[in-house]
Order: sequence, then C-alpha cells, then structure tokens
Amino acid sequence: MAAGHRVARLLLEWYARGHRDLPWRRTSDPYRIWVSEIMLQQTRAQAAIPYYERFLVRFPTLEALAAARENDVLALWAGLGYYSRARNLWRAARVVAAAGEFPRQYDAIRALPGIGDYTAAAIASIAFGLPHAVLDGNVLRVVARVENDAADIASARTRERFRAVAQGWLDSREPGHFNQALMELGATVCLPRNPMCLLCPLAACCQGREAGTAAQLPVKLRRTVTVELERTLLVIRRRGKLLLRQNGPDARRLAGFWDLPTPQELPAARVGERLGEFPHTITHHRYTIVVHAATVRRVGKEYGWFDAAQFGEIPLCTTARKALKLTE
DNA sequence: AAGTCGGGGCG
DNA sequence: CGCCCAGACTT
Repeated sequence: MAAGHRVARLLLEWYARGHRDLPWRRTSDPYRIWVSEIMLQQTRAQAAIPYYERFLVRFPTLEALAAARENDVLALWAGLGYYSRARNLWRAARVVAAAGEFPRQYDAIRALPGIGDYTAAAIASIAFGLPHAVLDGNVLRVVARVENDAADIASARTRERFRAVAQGWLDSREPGHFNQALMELGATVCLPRNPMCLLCPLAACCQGREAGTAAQLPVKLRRTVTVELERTLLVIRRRGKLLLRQNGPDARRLAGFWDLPTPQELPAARVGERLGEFPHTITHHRYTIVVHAATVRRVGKEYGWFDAAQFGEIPLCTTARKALKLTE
C-alpha cells in the first residue's frame, strides 16, 4: 500500500487548490450536512442541488422538518427518486427533535433511520470532525485503482478491505476534508470510463495507472437484467380538474404518491383517444407508458381531483408529470 | 448475498 | 443500450 499520509497530503493539497462549489460545503450545520448526504445517496451532486436549495428554504431547521407533514416532505422530494429516503429523513428528524440534539457520535448517528455506514461516516467526519473514512462508489473506484486491486466490489469482504485502505489513508486532523477530497477525486478526475490520470494528484502512487489497468477497475461481477414492460395511464378530466389515484402508505413503490389511474385499477373507465407514449425506467424495469384520454362515472376514496396549481404541493410521481407534459 | 427502490447523464 | 451515481433496507 502507498504510504497513507502521502496519499492524504497529495489529496488535501489538490482539494485545497480548487474544488466544486457545492452548496452543502458552505455550511457547518449538521442538519444541512445530513440533508445533503441523504440526497446524495445514489444521486449525482448536480441533480441534488436544486432539491437541496428548495428543501432548506421550506425546512430551514430540523425542528421545521420534524413539525412538517410527511406528504409535504414527499412533495419536495418528488422527482429525485428513492422516496424511502424522504420518509426516513422525516422519521429521523422527529426522533432527533424529540431527543433535543443531533447525535454527535458515530454509533448514535448510524442508528437513525436512513443512515447506513456511508452516511454515518460522512456526517461524523464532515459535521463533527470524527475520524471515519467513507466508502462510496467514488472511493471504491479510487482505492481499486490506486491499489490495482481487481477483487469484486459486489463482495462484502472486498468492500470492507477497501474501506480499511481508505481508513489507513485518512488524515485524522481533517477527516471531513479528506473524505470530501477523495470523493471529489472520484467524481471529477478518477472517472468510471475515462480516468484523467494526467490531472490526477495520486498518479505518482497509483498502481493501476502504472499497470495500465486503471480504466478496467473496479471489477463488479454482478450485473442486472432489465425487463421490458408496457403500462397504460389514463388522463381523466372533469371541470378543469384531473383525476389522480394515491398509492397506499404500504405500497412497495412510491408509497403515498399520486399517479394517473390505469385501466386495471379503474375498470369502469371508458378508454378514449390515444394521446401518446413515452419511455420510463424504474430500476431494472423498462416501461413503455401509453397514455389515453378516458372518462369515468364515479371513483373510490383513494382517488382525488386536482387542478394544475396543486401539482407542486402534492407528491406527484414522475410518470404522471411526463404524461401530462405529453398532453400539453 | 441478492433484490429492490428512481431517475437521469453519459459514452 | 448498459453502466453509474457522495446507498439503505429487506428478504
């Protein structure tokens, strides 16, 4: 292994010379850092920024979030994906508000709903200066390349070994900057397809670059199989309002979200003109969504009529938004 | 350990 | 078209 303190020094010097000006790097408020880390789970920084800004205007403090209704939190999260993040964030806010203070130790942070190993280490290091190395997709890639390690990163043992490597590199005097620098490197230089080794501060101590294997690392053996599906959505208008159906609170996907009804859910509907279609992907399901106009007599209580002005205030799922855009 | 959850960007 | 993204949780 390259000497840890050398990696840390090179990384921190590189990071100090310049990095992206992300909004959550302008605060030391644990609540804001927490919100950012939840939004950044499996989400690119650029995609999270507008959601982060809006969320903190609406919920500027942990107490404000804890006092909110779950549906209002979901409405602000609509479009960002992985909605259990929003529900867990809201649940955890209520736990922390009841306790009176944001937890300052790794184990207590890790115990909150929606906070796993990565997020606990990120909050502990960035908000409280605790010496915990983060392990995310960026760090996995940088470690695999610097160490020229072709082990399968889908394996838990490999991930634990890589985390230990990052922990060995960590500069415990500034763990927050170190972790952010390592992730920044993965996000801007040590890119998945085309690592920009000529710009990399770790090039001189990167065994993957030396061996010419960097672009092939890391190795991930497990791969996903995507399934093609088709689904019909109905646009039913009455007196200027649109009919939507709310998923139950225990629905597997998009719980609590409003969506356009389908002919299966609403067999009484009379399906009319075909308005168009669009593609939509959910994890490994690739849908072709076909949109029809329709009419209906009466509907159950899970349905509601909404006008366009309300679409920003409710958790409205992306398929419905896309379908409505189609009909404009 | 494998499956699931969203949605978009990129080569 | 497949892979990846500042992962967590359930089975």
